[in-house]
Amino acid sequence: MARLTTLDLAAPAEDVAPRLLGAVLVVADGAARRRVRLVEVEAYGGRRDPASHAYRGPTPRCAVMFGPPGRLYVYRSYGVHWCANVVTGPSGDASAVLLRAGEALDTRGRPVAALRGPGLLTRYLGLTGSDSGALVAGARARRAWLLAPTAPVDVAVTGRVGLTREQERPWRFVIAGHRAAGPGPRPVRVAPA
DNA sequence: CCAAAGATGTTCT
DNA sequence: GAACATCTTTGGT
Repeated sequence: MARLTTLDLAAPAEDVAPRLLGAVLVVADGAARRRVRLVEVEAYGGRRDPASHAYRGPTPRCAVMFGPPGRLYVYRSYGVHWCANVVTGPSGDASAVLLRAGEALDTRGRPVAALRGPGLLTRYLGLTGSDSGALVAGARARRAWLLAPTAPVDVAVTGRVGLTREQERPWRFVIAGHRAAGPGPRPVRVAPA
């Protein structure tokens, strides 16, 4: 399996996020592999972003966001669900991209199920808080790998979901024709393939 | 179809 | 004590 990616994860989250659409996240599940093609993501701007967990500085939960890019940040949402991010930007920037929805892929890369919402997506991949900090890019990735998109996709943008602050910031990115369940305006197409 | 309620870890006030 | 980057179940229209 290819373990390299052409994605530049050291760029700001709002630049990385649309480039993650169509990327495939692979997670080892024993001898098997879980594969999800990302169809909806959201950017969080760390210290620059009042809606980010990292806005007020590092805590035990979000400390991994302040490290180098290319690692997972997995947190517990509403005490119930796990939600996964990919850390982006240079060390100390604490920006990250939340994985909101995807398509489960079979071993031949064909879509077999829609994974709507960050909690369901993360649960399908089997990721929990113990995976927070795991590398997903580069030769040292061990359990999870992020594979760059193999084809251009149609990207749409809206405000983010479930926030009480900065909801209007247009940092939610969706492959045209897809979206997670839940509230929010319809995406507006911004970039043809 | 849509709205409301409930579960409950981490962080903040 | 309250808010929160969520989802499921239940009950209404």
